[in-house]
Amino acid sequence: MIVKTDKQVINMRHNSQRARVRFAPAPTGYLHVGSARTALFNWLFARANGGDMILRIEDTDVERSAAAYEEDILAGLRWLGLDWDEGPDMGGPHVPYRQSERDDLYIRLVMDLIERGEAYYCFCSEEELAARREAMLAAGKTPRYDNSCRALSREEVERRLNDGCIPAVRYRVEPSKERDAEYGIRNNEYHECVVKDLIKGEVSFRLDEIGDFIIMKSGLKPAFIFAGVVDDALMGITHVIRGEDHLSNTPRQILLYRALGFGLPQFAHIPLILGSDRSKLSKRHGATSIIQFREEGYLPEAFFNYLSLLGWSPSETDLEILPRQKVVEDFSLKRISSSPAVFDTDKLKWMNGQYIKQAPAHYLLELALPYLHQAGLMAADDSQFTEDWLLDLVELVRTSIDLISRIPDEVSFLFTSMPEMTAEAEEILAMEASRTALNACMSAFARHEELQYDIIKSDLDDIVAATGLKKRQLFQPLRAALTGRVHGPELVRIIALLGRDRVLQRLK
RNA sequence: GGCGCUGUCGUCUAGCGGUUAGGACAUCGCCCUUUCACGGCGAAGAUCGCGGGUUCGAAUCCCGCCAGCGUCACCA
Repeated sequence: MIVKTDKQVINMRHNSQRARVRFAPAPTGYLHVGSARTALFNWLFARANGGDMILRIEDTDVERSAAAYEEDILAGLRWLGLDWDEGPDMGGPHVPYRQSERDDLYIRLVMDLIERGEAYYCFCSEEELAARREAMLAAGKTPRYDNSCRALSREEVERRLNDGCIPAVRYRVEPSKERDAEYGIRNNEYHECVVKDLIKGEVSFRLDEIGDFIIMKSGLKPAFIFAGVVDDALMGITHVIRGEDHLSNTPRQILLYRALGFGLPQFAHIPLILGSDRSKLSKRHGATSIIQFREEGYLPEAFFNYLSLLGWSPSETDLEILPRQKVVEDFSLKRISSSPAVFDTDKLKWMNGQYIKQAPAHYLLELALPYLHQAGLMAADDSQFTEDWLLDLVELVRTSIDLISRIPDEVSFLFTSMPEMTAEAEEILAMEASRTALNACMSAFARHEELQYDIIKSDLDDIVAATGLKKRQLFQPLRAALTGRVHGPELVRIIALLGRDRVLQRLK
Protein backbone atom coordinates (compact mmCIF):
# COMPACT_ATOMS: atom_id res chain seq x y z
CA MET A 1 0.00 0.00 0.00
CA ILE A 2 1.21 3.44 -0.82
CA VAL A 3 0.61 6.35 1.49
CA LYS A 4 -0.30 9.25 -0.70
CA THR A 5 0.78 12.79 -0.05
CA ASP A 6 -1.70 15.63 -0.39
CA LYS A 7 -0.22 16.57 -3.66
CA GLN A 8 -0.71 13.09 -5.03
CA VAL A 9 -4.31 13.03 -3.91
CA ILE A 10 -4.92 16.23 -5.78
CA ASN A 11 -3.29 14.73 -8.81
CA MET A 12 -5.48 11.67 -8.57
CA ARG A 13 -8.57 13.84 -8.51
CA HIS A 14 -7.49 15.47 -11.70
CA ASN A 15 -6.93 12.14 -13.32
CA SER A 16 -10.33 12.03 -14.89
CA GLN A 17 -9.40 15.06 -16.97
CA ARG A 18 -5.69 14.70 -17.29
CA ALA A 19 -4.37 12.73 -20.25
CA ARG A 20 -2.28 9.73 -19.35
CA VAL A 21 -0.40 7.74 -21.94
CA ARG A 22 2.11 4.99 -21.75
CA PHE A 23 4.94 3.45 -23.65
CA ALA A 24 5.05 -0.24 -22.83
CA PRO A 25 7.93 -2.04 -24.51
CA ALA A 26 8.80 -5.69 -24.06
CA PRO A 27 12.50 -5.95 -23.21
CA THR A 28 12.94 -8.72 -25.75
CA GLY A 29 14.91 -6.65 -28.20
CA TYR A 30 16.56 -3.29 -28.66
CA LEU A 31 14.66 -0.04 -29.04
CA HIS A 32 14.26 0.07 -32.80
CA VAL A 33 12.95 2.83 -35.02
CA GLY A 34 9.36 1.59 -34.95
CA SER A 35 9.01 1.43 -31.19
CA ALA A 36 10.96 4.66 -30.78
CA ARG A 37 8.40 6.41 -32.96
CA THR A 38 5.56 4.94 -30.89
CA ALA A 39 7.28 6.23 -27.76
CA LEU A 40 7.77 9.61 -29.42
CA PHE A 41 4.12 10.02 -30.38
CA ASN A 42 3.01 9.05 -26.89
CA TRP A 43 5.44 11.52 -25.42
CA LEU A 44 4.37 14.28 -27.80
CA PHE A 45 0.73 13.66 -26.96
CA ALA A 46 1.45 13.84 -23.24
CA ARG A 47 3.54 16.98 -23.49
CA ALA A 48 1.20 18.70 -25.92
CA ASN A 49 -1.75 18.11 -23.58
CA GLY A 50 -0.08 18.64 -20.26
CA GLY A 51 -0.56 14.97 -19.46
CA ASP A 52 1.53 12.19 -17.99
CA MET A 53 3.85 9.81 -19.75
CA ILE A 54 4.18 6.40 -18.13
CA LEU A 55 6.88 3.90 -18.90
CA ARG A 56 5.93 0.30 -18.26
CA ILE A 57 8.11 -2.71 -18.91
CA GLU A 58 6.17 -5.65 -20.31
CA ASP A 59 8.49 -8.46 -19.37
CA THR A 60 5.99 -11.28 -19.14
CA ASP A 61 8.00 -13.36 -21.59
CA VAL A 62 10.63 -14.50 -19.14
CA GLU A 63 12.50 -16.55 -21.72
CA ARG A 64 13.21 -13.72 -24.08
CA SER A 65 13.35 -10.72 -21.76
CA ALA A 66 16.79 -9.46 -20.81
CA ALA A 67 18.05 -6.66 -18.60
CA ALA A 68 20.41 -5.55 -21.34
CA TYR A 69 17.46 -4.85 -23.63
CA GLU A 70 15.70 -2.88 -20.95
CA GLU A 71 18.81 -0.77 -20.49
CA ASP A 72 19.09 -0.21 -24.20
CA ILE A 73 15.47 0.90 -24.37
CA LEU A 74 15.86 3.41 -21.55
CA ALA A 75 19.12 4.67 -23.01
CA GLY A 76 17.48 5.10 -26.41
CA LEU A 77 14.56 7.05 -24.97
CA ARG A 78 16.87 9.29 -23.00
CA TRP A 79 19.06 9.91 -26.00
CA LEU A 80 16.01 11.06 -27.93
CA GLY A 81 15.16 13.38 -25.07
CA LEU A 82 11.96 11.56 -24.14
CA ASP A 83 11.31 11.58 -20.43
CA TRP A 84 8.55 10.00 -18.37
CA ASP A 85 6.65 10.86 -15.23
CA GLU A 86 6.26 7.37 -13.83
CA GLY A 87 8.31 4.29 -14.53
CA PRO A 88 10.33 1.39 -13.20
CA ASP A 89 13.36 3.58 -12.51
CA MET A 90 11.53 6.31 -10.64
CA GLY A 91 8.34 4.78 -9.26
CA GLY A 92 5.00 6.57 -9.11
CA PRO A 93 1.51 6.12 -7.73
CA HIS A 94 0.92 2.81 -9.54
CA VAL A 95 4.10 1.03 -8.64
CA PRO A 96 5.45 -1.45 -9.70
CA TYR A 97 5.93 -0.59 -13.37
CA ARG A 98 7.44 -3.89 -14.40
CA GLN A 99 4.87 -6.56 -15.20
CA SER A 100 6.97 -9.38 -13.82
CA GLU A 101 6.49 -7.76 -10.42
CA ARG A 102 2.72 -7.59 -10.71
CA ASP A 103 1.90 -11.30 -10.93
CA ASP A 104 -0.19 -11.31 -7.73
CA LEU A 105 -2.51 -8.74 -9.19
CA TYR A 106 -3.04 -10.61 -12.46
CA ILE A 107 -3.61 -13.90 -10.64
CA ARG A 108 -6.19 -12.35 -8.36
CA LEU A 109 -8.13 -10.93 -11.28
CA VAL A 110 -7.92 -14.11 -13.31
CA MET A 111 -9.16 -16.20 -10.40
CA ASP A 112 -12.08 -13.89 -10.12
CA LEU A 113 -12.89 -14.35 -13.80
CA ILE A 114 -12.69 -18.11 -13.40
CA GLU A 115 -15.04 -18.06 -10.45
CA ARG A 116 -17.51 -16.00 -12.39
CA GLY A 117 -17.34 -18.43 -15.27
CA GLU A 118 -15.85 -15.84 -17.64
CA ALA A 119 -12.63 -17.79 -17.95
CA TYR A 120 -11.58 -21.40 -17.58
CA TYR A 121 -8.56 -23.65 -17.24
CA CYS A 122 -7.16 -25.14 -20.42
CA PHE A 123 -5.04 -28.27 -20.23
CA CYS A 124 -4.31 -28.67 -23.92
CA SER A 125 -0.62 -29.09 -24.61
CA GLU A 126 1.19 -26.96 -27.12
CA GLU A 127 1.72 -30.04 -29.28
CA GLU A 128 -1.98 -30.84 -29.30
CA LEU A 129 -2.84 -27.26 -30.18
CA ALA A 130 -0.30 -27.17 -32.96
CA ALA A 131 -1.62 -30.42 -34.41
CA ARG A 132 -5.21 -29.18 -34.35
CA ARG A 133 -4.16 -25.93 -35.95
CA GLU A 134 -2.44 -27.86 -38.74
CA ALA A 135 -5.52 -29.96 -39.30
CA MET A 136 -7.80 -26.93 -39.54
CA LEU A 137 -5.44 -25.22 -41.90
CA ALA A 138 -5.31 -28.36 -44.06
CA ALA A 139 -9.10 -28.44 -44.12
CA GLY A 140 -9.05 -24.88 -45.39
CA LYS A 141 -10.49 -23.41 -42.23
CA THR A 142 -9.40 -20.44 -40.19
CA PRO A 143 -7.33 -21.88 -37.37
CA ARG A 144 -8.70 -21.13 -33.95
CA TYR A 145 -9.11 -22.88 -30.64
CA ASP A 146 -11.90 -25.43 -30.60
CA ASN A 147 -12.91 -24.49 -27.04
CA SER A 148 -12.54 -28.14 -25.99
CA CYS A 149 -11.57 -27.43 -22.38
CA ARG A 150 -14.74 -25.43 -21.84
CA ALA A 151 -16.55 -28.67 -21.35
CA LEU A 152 -14.39 -29.92 -18.50
CA SER A 153 -16.38 -30.52 -15.34
CA ARG A 154 -15.39 -29.00 -12.05
CA GLU A 155 -14.32 -32.43 -10.79
CA GLU A 156 -12.24 -33.11 -13.89
CA VAL A 157 -10.47 -29.80 -13.45
CA GLU A 158 -9.80 -30.57 -9.78
CA ARG A 159 -8.46 -34.00 -10.66
CA ARG A 160 -6.03 -32.69 -13.27
CA LEU A 161 -4.88 -29.91 -11.02
CA ASN A 162 -4.19 -32.43 -8.27
CA ASP A 163 -2.35 -34.61 -10.77
CA GLY A 164 0.06 -31.75 -11.18
CA CYS A 165 -1.06 -30.65 -14.62
CA ILE A 166 -0.16 -27.01 -15.21
CA PRO A 167 -2.99 -25.29 -17.03
CA ALA A 168 -3.30 -22.10 -18.97
CA VAL A 169 -6.37 -19.92 -18.62
CA ARG A 170 -8.65 -18.89 -21.46
CA TYR A 171 -11.25 -16.21 -21.71
CA ARG A 172 -14.67 -17.55 -22.67
CA VAL A 173 -15.87 -15.70 -25.75
CA GLU A 174 -19.63 -15.88 -26.07
CA PRO A 175 -20.70 -13.39 -28.70
CA SER A 176 -24.38 -13.54 -27.91
CA LYS A 177 -23.70 -12.51 -24.32
CA GLU A 178 -21.21 -9.86 -25.19
CA ARG A 179 -23.55 -7.25 -26.55
CA ASP A 180 -22.92 -4.03 -24.79
CA ALA A 181 -23.17 -0.69 -26.52
CA GLU A 182 -20.83 0.97 -24.06
CA TYR A 183 -18.02 -1.19 -25.39
CA GLY A 184 -18.96 -0.86 -29.03
CA ILE A 185 -20.37 -4.35 -29.11
CA ARG A 186 -23.44 -4.50 -31.30
CA ASN A 187 -26.21 -6.98 -30.99
CA ASN A 188 -26.54 -7.87 -34.65
CA GLU A 189 -26.13 -11.13 -36.52
CA TYR A 190 -22.33 -10.75 -36.72
CA HIS A 191 -21.89 -9.72 -33.12
CA GLU A 192 -19.67 -6.88 -34.21
CA CYS A 193 -17.23 -5.14 -32.00
CA VAL A 194 -16.58 -1.65 -33.24
CA VAL A 195 -13.26 -0.16 -32.24
CA LYS A 196 -13.42 3.61 -32.19
CA ASP A 197 -9.95 4.57 -33.22
CA LEU A 198 -8.73 8.15 -33.18
CA ILE A 199 -6.69 7.57 -36.31
CA LYS A 200 -8.40 4.75 -38.20
CA GLY A 201 -11.96 5.76 -37.43
CA GLU A 202 -14.51 3.06 -36.62
CA VAL A 203 -13.16 -0.38 -37.36
CA SER A 204 -15.48 -3.31 -37.02
CA PHE A 205 -14.60 -6.92 -36.21
CA ARG A 206 -16.77 -9.99 -35.92
CA LEU A 207 -16.77 -11.59 -32.51
CA ASP A 208 -18.12 -14.90 -33.78
CA GLU A 209 -14.78 -15.40 -35.49
CA ILE A 210 -12.55 -15.32 -32.48
CA GLY A 211 -12.02 -18.37 -30.33
CA ASP A 212 -11.39 -18.50 -26.62
CA PHE A 213 -7.99 -16.96 -26.15
CA ILE A 214 -5.25 -17.39 -23.59
CA ILE A 215 -5.15 -14.77 -20.85
CA MET A 216 -2.80 -16.66 -18.55
CA LYS A 217 0.03 -18.83 -19.76
CA SER A 218 0.80 -22.03 -17.91
CA GLY A 219 2.85 -21.26 -14.82
CA LEU A 220 0.48 -18.42 -13.96
CA LYS A 221 2.22 -15.97 -16.23
CA PRO A 222 -0.17 -13.39 -17.68
CA ALA A 223 -0.50 -13.13 -21.44
CA PHE A 224 0.23 -9.76 -22.99
CA ILE A 225 -3.33 -9.20 -24.04
CA PHE A 226 -4.53 -9.55 -20.44
CA ALA A 227 -1.73 -7.85 -18.55
CA GLY A 228 -1.93 -4.87 -20.88
CA VAL A 229 -5.62 -4.36 -20.22
CA VAL A 230 -5.25 -4.72 -16.46
CA ASP A 231 -2.37 -2.29 -16.26
CA ASP A 232 -3.78 0.28 -18.65
CA ALA A 233 -7.02 0.33 -16.69
CA LEU A 234 -5.47 0.38 -13.24
CA MET A 235 -2.83 2.90 -14.17
CA GLY A 236 -5.54 5.23 -15.42
CA ILE A 237 -4.36 5.31 -19.02
CA THR A 238 -6.69 7.53 -21.02
CA HIS A 239 -5.20 7.06 -24.48
CA VAL A 240 -3.63 3.87 -25.79
CA ILE A 241 -1.34 4.99 -28.59
CA ARG A 242 0.42 2.03 -30.18
CA GLY A 243 1.44 0.45 -33.46
CA GLU A 244 -1.14 -0.52 -36.01
CA ASP A 245 -0.10 -4.14 -35.66
CA HIS A 246 -2.10 -4.14 -32.42
CA LEU A 247 -5.35 -3.09 -34.05
CA SER A 248 -6.59 -6.61 -34.64
CA ASN A 249 -6.32 -7.71 -31.04
CA THR A 250 -8.11 -4.65 -29.76
CA PRO A 251 -11.54 -6.35 -29.88
CA ARG A 252 -10.24 -9.13 -27.64
CA GLN A 253 -8.95 -6.53 -25.24
CA ILE A 254 -12.26 -4.73 -25.29
CA LEU A 255 -13.91 -7.99 -24.21
CA LEU A 256 -11.53 -8.05 -21.27
CA TYR A 257 -12.14 -4.45 -20.29
CA ARG A 258 -15.82 -5.30 -20.17
CA ALA A 259 -15.38 -8.58 -18.29
CA LEU A 260 -13.22 -6.88 -15.69
CA GLY A 261 -15.58 -3.97 -15.33
CA PHE A 262 -13.11 -1.38 -16.56
CA GLY A 263 -13.98 1.63 -18.65
CA LEU A 264 -12.46 1.85 -22.12
CA PRO A 265 -9.53 4.12 -22.91
CA GLN A 266 -9.36 5.88 -26.27
CA PHE A 267 -7.40 4.01 -28.90
CA ALA A 268 -5.06 5.45 -31.49
CA HIS A 269 -3.30 3.00 -33.78
CA ILE A 270 -0.45 4.62 -35.58
CA PRO A 271 0.71 3.40 -38.99
CA LEU A 272 3.81 1.25 -39.16
CA ILE A 273 7.22 2.27 -40.34
CA LEU A 274 8.43 0.22 -43.27
CA GLY A 275 11.83 -0.68 -44.61
CA SER A 276 12.79 0.20 -48.17
CA ASP A 277 11.18 -3.07 -49.30
CA ARG A 278 7.90 -1.85 -47.82
CA SER A 279 7.68 -4.52 -45.14
CA LYS A 280 7.46 -3.88 -41.41
CA LEU A 281 10.77 -2.52 -40.18
CA SER A 282 12.86 -5.18 -38.47
CA LYS A 283 16.42 -6.19 -37.67
CA ARG A 284 17.16 -7.18 -41.23
CA HIS A 285 16.68 -3.59 -42.33
CA GLY A 286 19.93 -2.52 -40.76
CA ALA A 287 20.17 -0.55 -37.56
CA THR A 288 18.85 -2.63 -34.70
CA SER A 289 18.97 -0.11 -31.91
CA ILE A 290 18.33 3.61 -31.78
CA ILE A 291 21.64 3.82 -29.97
CA GLN A 292 23.29 2.71 -33.17
CA PHE A 293 22.16 5.94 -34.82
CA ARG A 294 23.96 7.85 -32.10
CA GLU A 295 27.09 5.88 -32.83
CA GLU A 296 26.77 6.52 -36.54
CA GLY A 297 26.96 10.24 -35.84
CA TYR A 298 23.37 11.43 -35.78
CA LEU A 299 22.26 14.24 -33.50
CA PRO A 300 19.31 13.36 -31.26
CA GLU A 301 17.65 16.65 -32.23
CA ALA A 302 17.77 15.69 -35.89
CA PHE A 303 16.56 12.18 -35.26
CA PHE A 304 13.70 13.52 -33.17
CA ASN A 305 12.76 15.95 -35.91
CA TYR A 306 12.90 13.33 -38.64
CA LEU A 307 10.91 10.78 -36.67
CA SER A 308 8.25 13.36 -35.85
CA LEU A 309 7.71 13.97 -39.53
CA LEU A 310 7.33 10.28 -40.29
CA GLY A 311 3.59 9.89 -40.27
CA TRP A 312 2.78 13.24 -38.78
CA SER A 313 2.77 16.65 -40.42
CA PRO A 314 2.77 20.10 -38.87
CA SER A 315 -0.10 22.51 -39.45
CA GLU A 316 2.27 24.73 -41.37
CA THR A 317 3.14 22.02 -43.80
CA ASP A 318 6.05 23.62 -45.60
CA LEU A 319 8.20 23.53 -42.51
CA GLU A 320 10.70 20.69 -42.24
CA ILE A 321 13.25 21.79 -39.69
CA LEU A 322 11.21 21.87 -36.54
CA PRO A 323 12.83 22.14 -33.14
CA ARG A 324 11.47 19.96 -30.37
CA GLN A 325 9.39 22.73 -28.80
CA LYS A 326 7.67 23.58 -32.07
CA VAL A 327 6.66 19.97 -32.55
CA VAL A 328 5.27 19.76 -29.03
CA GLU A 329 3.25 22.94 -29.50
CA ASP A 330 1.82 21.82 -32.79
CA PHE A 331 1.33 18.11 -32.18
CA SER A 332 -2.10 16.62 -32.67
CA LEU A 333 -3.34 13.09 -33.28
CA LYS A 334 -5.54 14.53 -36.01
CA ARG A 335 -2.56 15.21 -38.21
CA ILE A 336 -1.20 11.69 -38.03
CA SER A 337 -1.36 10.00 -41.40
CA SER A 338 -3.16 6.70 -41.64
CA SER A 339 -0.84 5.15 -44.19
CA PRO A 340 2.49 3.51 -43.40
CA ALA A 341 5.76 5.32 -44.11
CA VAL A 342 9.08 4.13 -45.50
CA PHE A 343 12.10 5.05 -43.40
CA ASP A 344 14.38 7.13 -45.62
CA THR A 345 17.99 7.35 -44.48
CA ASP A 346 18.83 9.93 -47.16
CA LYS A 347 16.41 12.43 -45.74
CA LEU A 348 17.51 11.69 -42.20
CA LYS A 349 21.09 12.42 -43.22
CA TRP A 350 20.12 15.65 -44.89
CA MET A 351 18.28 16.72 -41.79
CA ASN A 352 21.23 15.77 -39.63
CA GLY A 353 23.41 17.96 -41.84
CA GLN A 354 21.00 20.85 -41.30
CA TYR A 355 21.29 20.46 -37.55
CA ILE A 356 25.08 20.22 -37.73
CA LYS A 357 25.16 23.51 -39.62
CA GLN A 358 23.27 25.41 -36.95
CA ALA A 359 24.36 23.69 -33.74
CA PRO A 360 26.61 25.54 -31.27
CA ALA A 361 30.27 24.70 -31.87
CA HIS A 362 30.78 23.63 -28.27
CA TYR A 363 28.03 21.08 -28.57
CA LEU A 364 29.43 19.71 -31.82
CA LEU A 365 32.89 19.49 -30.33
CA GLU A 366 31.58 17.55 -27.38
CA LEU A 367 29.97 15.09 -29.77
CA ALA A 368 33.02 14.93 -32.03
CA LEU A 369 35.63 14.29 -29.35
CA PRO A 370 34.87 10.59 -28.89
CA TYR A 371 35.29 10.02 -32.61
CA LEU A 372 38.63 11.83 -32.65
CA HIS A 373 39.80 9.70 -29.75
CA GLN A 374 38.52 6.53 -31.32
CA ALA A 375 40.30 7.28 -34.58
CA GLY A 376 43.53 7.64 -32.63
CA LEU A 377 44.01 11.23 -33.77
CA MET A 378 44.27 12.51 -30.23
CA ALA A 379 44.31 11.02 -26.76
CA ALA A 380 41.44 11.68 -24.37
CA ASP A 381 43.77 13.62 -22.05
CA ASP A 382 45.61 15.37 -24.86
CA SER A 383 46.46 18.97 -24.01
CA GLN A 384 48.37 19.55 -27.21
CA PHE A 385 45.22 20.83 -28.91
CA THR A 386 43.56 23.81 -27.29
CA GLU A 387 39.82 24.15 -27.09
CA ASP A 388 39.90 27.20 -29.33
CA TRP A 389 41.81 25.28 -31.93
CA LEU A 390 39.33 22.41 -31.75
CA LEU A 391 36.40 24.79 -32.02
CA ASP A 392 37.94 26.28 -35.16
CA LEU A 393 38.26 22.77 -36.49
CA VAL A 394 34.56 22.17 -35.92
CA GLU A 395 33.71 25.38 -37.73
CA LEU A 396 35.91 24.27 -40.60
CA VAL A 397 34.02 21.04 -41.25
CA ARG A 398 30.47 21.74 -40.18
CA THR A 399 29.22 22.57 -43.65
CA SER A 400 30.77 19.62 -45.36
CA ILE A 401 29.56 16.75 -43.19
CA ASP A 402 26.18 15.21 -42.50
CA LEU A 403 27.40 12.80 -39.85
CA ILE A 404 29.54 13.67 -36.83
CA SER A 405 31.38 10.40 -37.29
CA ARG A 406 32.85 11.72 -40.54
CA ILE A 407 34.92 14.36 -38.81
CA PRO A 408 38.09 12.31 -38.20
CA ASP A 409 38.39 11.32 -41.81
CA GLU A 410 37.72 14.87 -42.92
CA VAL A 411 40.52 16.40 -40.86
CA SER A 412 42.98 13.61 -40.06
CA PHE A 413 45.80 15.57 -41.74
CA LEU A 414 45.50 18.25 -39.07
CA PHE A 415 46.68 15.80 -36.43
CA THR A 416 49.57 14.00 -38.11
CA SER A 417 53.08 15.37 -38.55
CA MET A 418 53.02 14.76 -42.29
CA PRO A 419 49.91 14.03 -44.38
CA GLU A 420 49.40 10.84 -46.33
CA MET A 421 49.55 11.55 -50.03
CA THR A 422 46.88 10.37 -52.41
CA ALA A 423 47.91 9.52 -55.97
CA GLU A 424 46.07 12.57 -57.28
CA ALA A 425 47.94 14.81 -54.87
CA GLU A 426 51.29 13.36 -55.97
CA GLU A 427 50.36 14.03 -59.55
CA ILE A 428 49.67 17.68 -58.89
CA LEU A 429 52.87 18.14 -56.93
CA ALA A 430 54.85 16.67 -59.81
CA MET A 431 53.72 19.46 -62.09
CA GLU A 432 56.20 22.18 -62.95
CA ALA A 433 54.19 25.18 -61.82
CA SER A 434 53.67 23.57 -58.45
CA ARG A 435 57.21 24.08 -57.20
CA THR A 436 57.01 27.75 -58.09
CA ALA A 437 53.78 28.15 -56.23
CA LEU A 438 55.01 26.36 -53.14
CA ASN A 439 58.28 28.29 -53.05
CA ALA A 440 56.38 31.55 -53.26
CA CYS A 441 54.16 30.52 -50.39
CA MET A 442 57.11 29.40 -48.34
CA SER A 443 58.92 32.68 -48.54
CA ALA A 444 55.75 34.65 -47.96
CA PHE A 445 54.63 32.67 -44.93
CA ALA A 446 58.11 32.51 -43.41
CA ARG A 447 58.01 36.26 -42.89
CA HIS A 448 55.27 36.03 -40.28
CA GLU A 449 55.47 35.01 -36.66
CA GLU A 450 51.98 33.60 -36.78
CA LEU A 451 49.69 32.73 -39.66
CA GLN A 452 46.31 34.32 -39.30
CA TYR A 453 43.36 34.15 -41.64
CA ASP A 454 43.65 37.69 -43.04
CA ILE A 455 47.40 37.52 -43.38
CA ILE A 456 47.26 34.27 -45.31
CA LYS A 457 44.56 35.58 -47.55
CA SER A 458 46.40 38.70 -48.54
CA ASP A 459 49.66 36.80 -48.99
CA LEU A 460 47.98 34.43 -51.40
CA ASP A 461 46.43 37.33 -53.31
CA ASP A 462 49.84 38.94 -53.55
CA ILE A 463 51.39 35.76 -54.85
CA VAL A 464 48.80 35.48 -57.58
CA ALA A 465 49.47 39.05 -58.60
CA ALA A 466 53.26 38.74 -58.48
CA THR A 467 53.74 35.39 -60.19
CA GLY A 468 50.89 35.50 -62.67
CA LEU A 469 49.82 32.05 -61.61
CA LYS A 470 46.17 31.09 -61.89
CA LYS A 471 44.43 30.76 -58.55
CA ARG A 472 44.00 27.14 -59.39
CA GLN A 473 47.69 26.68 -60.02
CA LEU A 474 48.42 28.09 -56.61
CA PHE A 475 45.74 26.50 -54.50
CA GLN A 476 45.85 23.01 -55.87
CA PRO A 477 49.51 22.25 -55.15
CA LEU A 478 49.22 24.05 -51.84
CA ARG A 479 46.30 21.88 -50.83
CA ALA A 480 48.09 18.77 -52.04
CA ALA A 481 51.22 19.56 -50.09
CA LEU A 482 49.42 20.52 -46.90
CA THR A 483 46.64 17.94 -46.78
CA GLY A 484 47.76 15.21 -49.15
CA ARG A 485 44.43 15.51 -50.92
CA VAL A 486 42.87 17.40 -53.79
CA HIS A 487 39.51 18.10 -52.17
CA GLY A 488 38.52 19.42 -48.79
CA PRO A 489 37.39 22.39 -46.73
CA GLU A 490 38.50 25.97 -47.19
CA LEU A 491 42.28 26.06 -47.54
CA VAL A 492 42.97 29.38 -45.84
CA ARG A 493 41.39 28.14 -42.64
CA ILE A 494 43.31 24.90 -42.89
CA ILE A 495 46.56 26.87 -43.07
CA ALA A 496 45.59 28.86 -39.99
CA LEU A 497 44.75 25.67 -38.17
CA LEU A 498 48.02 23.97 -39.11
CA GLY A 499 50.11 26.89 -37.89
CA ARG A 500 53.27 28.39 -39.33
CA ASP A 501 55.74 25.68 -38.41
CA ARG A 502 53.82 22.75 -39.74
CA VAL A 503 52.91 24.63 -42.91
CA LEU A 504 56.53 25.44 -43.66
CA GLN A 505 57.58 21.91 -42.89
CA ARG A 506 54.99 20.48 -45.29
CA LEU A 507 55.88 22.92 -48.05
CA LYS A 508 59.33 21.40 -48.31
C1' G B 1 -6.83 -18.73 -46.68
C1' G B 2 -10.09 -15.55 -42.98
C1' C B 3 -10.18 -10.82 -40.94
C1' G B 4 -8.24 -5.82 -40.91
C1' C B 5 -5.55 -1.55 -42.57
C1' U B 6 -3.46 1.21 -46.60
C1' G B 7 -2.92 2.98 -51.82
C1' U B 8 -1.03 11.38 -54.40
C1' C B 9 6.12 12.45 -57.89
C1' G B 10 11.51 6.92 -56.51
C1' U B 11 10.80 8.46 -50.86
C1' C B 12 8.27 11.63 -46.74
C1' U B 13 4.02 14.51 -47.34
C1' A B 14 0.16 18.92 -48.31
C1' G B 15 -4.69 18.80 -50.26
C1' C B 16 -10.63 16.63 -48.00
C1' G B 17 -15.87 18.95 -54.31
C1' G B 18 -13.47 23.96 -58.55
C1' U B 19 -5.34 24.58 -57.40
C1' U B 20 -1.15 25.01 -63.77
C1' A B 21 -2.10 18.92 -57.71
C1' G B 22 2.02 22.57 -53.35
C1' G B 23 6.57 21.59 -50.26
C1' A B 24 10.92 18.52 -48.67
C1' C B 25 14.72 14.46 -49.61
C1' A B 26 17.08 12.06 -53.60
C1' U B 27 18.32 12.97 -59.10
C1' C B 28 19.96 16.35 -63.12
C1' G B 29 21.59 21.35 -64.84
C1' C B 30 23.39 26.37 -63.98
C1' C B 31 25.59 30.08 -60.59
C1' C B 32 29.00 30.84 -56.46
C1' U B 33 33.92 28.55 -55.33
C1' U B 34 41.19 26.81 -55.74
C1' U B 35 38.56 21.89 -54.92
C1' C B 36 34.79 18.84 -52.52
C1' A B 37 30.85 20.55 -49.93
C1' C B 38 27.47 24.46 -48.30
C1' G B 39 24.35 28.10 -50.35
C1' G B 40 21.35 30.29 -54.49
C1' C B 41 18.53 29.49 -58.95
C1' G B 42 16.20 26.11 -62.16
C1' A B 43 14.65 21.34 -64.51
C1' A B 44 12.65 16.76 -64.50
C1' G B 45 9.48 13.72 -61.86
C1' A B 46 2.20 12.14 -59.89
C1' U B 47 -3.07 9.80 -66.29
C1' C B 48 -3.81 11.18 -57.49
C1' G B 49 -3.72 1.97 -57.53
C1' C B 50 -7.55 0.36 -61.45
C1' G B 51 -12.75 0.38 -63.28
C1' G B 52 -17.46 2.24 -62.85
C1' G B 53 -20.90 5.77 -60.95
C1' U B 54 -22.87 10.72 -58.41
C1' U B 55 -22.04 15.91 -59.94
C1' C B 56 -21.87 21.51 -64.33
C1' G B 57 -17.22 19.92 -61.94
C1' A B 58 -13.85 14.41 -58.17
C1' A B 59 -7.37 13.08 -55.82
C1' U B 60 -11.45 14.62 -52.75
C1' C B 61 -18.31 11.47 -52.27
C1' C B 62 -20.43 6.17 -53.52
C1' C B 63 -19.78 1.03 -55.43
C1' G B 64 -16.69 -2.86 -57.31
C1' C B 65 -11.91 -4.71 -58.19
C1' C B 66 -6.62 -5.11 -57.71
C1' A B 67 -2.13 -4.71 -55.11
C1' G B 68 0.90 -4.07 -50.77
C1' C B 69 1.25 -4.66 -45.74
C1' G B 70 -0.48 -6.30 -40.97
C1' U B 71 -2.71 -10.08 -38.04
C1' C B 72 -4.57 -14.82 -37.07
C1' A B 73 0.81 -18.20 -30.89
C1' C B 74 0.89 -20.50 -23.74
C1' C B 75 5.59 -13.45 -28.60
C1' A B 76 4.44 -8.86 -27.31
